[in-house]
Amino acid sequence: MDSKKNEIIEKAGSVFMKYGIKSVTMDDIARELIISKKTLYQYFEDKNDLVIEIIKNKTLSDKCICDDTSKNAKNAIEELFEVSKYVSQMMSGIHPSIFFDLKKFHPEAWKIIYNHKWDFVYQLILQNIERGISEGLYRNDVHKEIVAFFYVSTTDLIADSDFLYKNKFTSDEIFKENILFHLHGLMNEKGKEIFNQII
Amino acid sequence: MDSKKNEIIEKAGSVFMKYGIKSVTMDDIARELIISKKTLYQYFEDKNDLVIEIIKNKTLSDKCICDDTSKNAKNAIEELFEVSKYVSQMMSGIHPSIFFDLKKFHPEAWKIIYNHKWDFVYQLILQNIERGISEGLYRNDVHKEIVAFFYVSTTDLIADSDFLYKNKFTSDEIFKENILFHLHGLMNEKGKEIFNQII
DNA sequence: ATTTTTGGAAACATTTTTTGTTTTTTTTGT
DNA sequence: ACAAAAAAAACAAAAAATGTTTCCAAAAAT
Repeated sequence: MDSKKNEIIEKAGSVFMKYGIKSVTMDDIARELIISKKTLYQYFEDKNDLVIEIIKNKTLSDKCICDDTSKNAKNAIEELFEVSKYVSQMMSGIHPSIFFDLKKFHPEAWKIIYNHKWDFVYQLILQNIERGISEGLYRNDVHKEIVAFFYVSTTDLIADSDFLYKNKFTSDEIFKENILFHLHGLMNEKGKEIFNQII
Repeated sequence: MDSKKNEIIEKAGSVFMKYGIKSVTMDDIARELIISKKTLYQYFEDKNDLVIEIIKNKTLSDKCICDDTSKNAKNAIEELFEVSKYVSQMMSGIHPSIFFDLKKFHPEAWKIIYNHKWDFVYQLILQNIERGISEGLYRNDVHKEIVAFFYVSTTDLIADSDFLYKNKFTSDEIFKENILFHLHGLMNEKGKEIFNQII
């Protein structure tokens, strides 16, 4: 891909994440990137196209990071812990208004995120559970599809919950607790010993 | 003030803070509050009026909390520490897109915040410095106007800085460091001893 | 040095979205 | 049963943004 186009995708992504997708106009993007709107439209058909490209770029990047993290993990626990840490940190940095705007004004881009979660992340958790059971670190009576469903669903709940706005916790703290809770639900005794060496 | 009106102000404020001021329409507000738009317009002239009332309510509430905090503080250091803790926590919870939207679409409400900072908060810091000097806890060669200016300015910088988006710190962490830095810039030796008893 | 091409800035016409208002329907209170 | 109030739906107007075109300046090519 054209490196100029890629630079626009990265930078525009940052501006949208910071100030909101609906609120930030193509005029604002051009101004922030110090290019003219005409130049911007040479690379992207319209605003929706730009937003979709940004989301595609982001989900692809997430996949790569998660794949690397999985490969480098010594066992299922470390894999789940490190992947979850990455996902949590990333989600903590995304304000709920971003998802609100995507859903309302860019349904196609929203669909990409939705599919990313239910295809990629869900599968990743499923495979992690299989790995954990075969490594003898997870309880072998775990119903893996339900747990994977629970994992993906609670990530959404936390990101959009009013709980944050009514209490003094940061989303970071809540995500952290969620990781711990989830891991403790999966591990057997042997797994817990391994886990205590990681922390 | 009418308690129904106040309830709308509180709840609408929460919705705007969560999903963005520009993005959230009056239709959305009515839906979230489970009232009709017609009812909403019985209490507020227009969207701008609602936004202004929300901001007024918020800055007034901030004033009360800061006043209480100041009154209850045993000395200037505790006062500044507790007020700063409150301000930091509050600012950490506000996404930059909120300020972006206020500035762009509701300049009158933006002005209220701006004045709140440069009238109320600035004066509060000035008075705290005077208090600290007269209590013998701050260095008495502090140039109080410049320090107060610096305090108010860095709060803005942190809230809007790209630094957050490029690094792993949370705004919470950065605000915390800022409080410590600021206090250490003000205190004399006696003050530092008092401070170490608070932490 | 001159000409051509490219990109920026500004202006513009069109589209989209939201606003604020009005009408219709439903619910509530007496 | 009737009147009043609130909700839901429809509506006209306004505002904002989009995407396109024009004009101009700067950069590149000759």
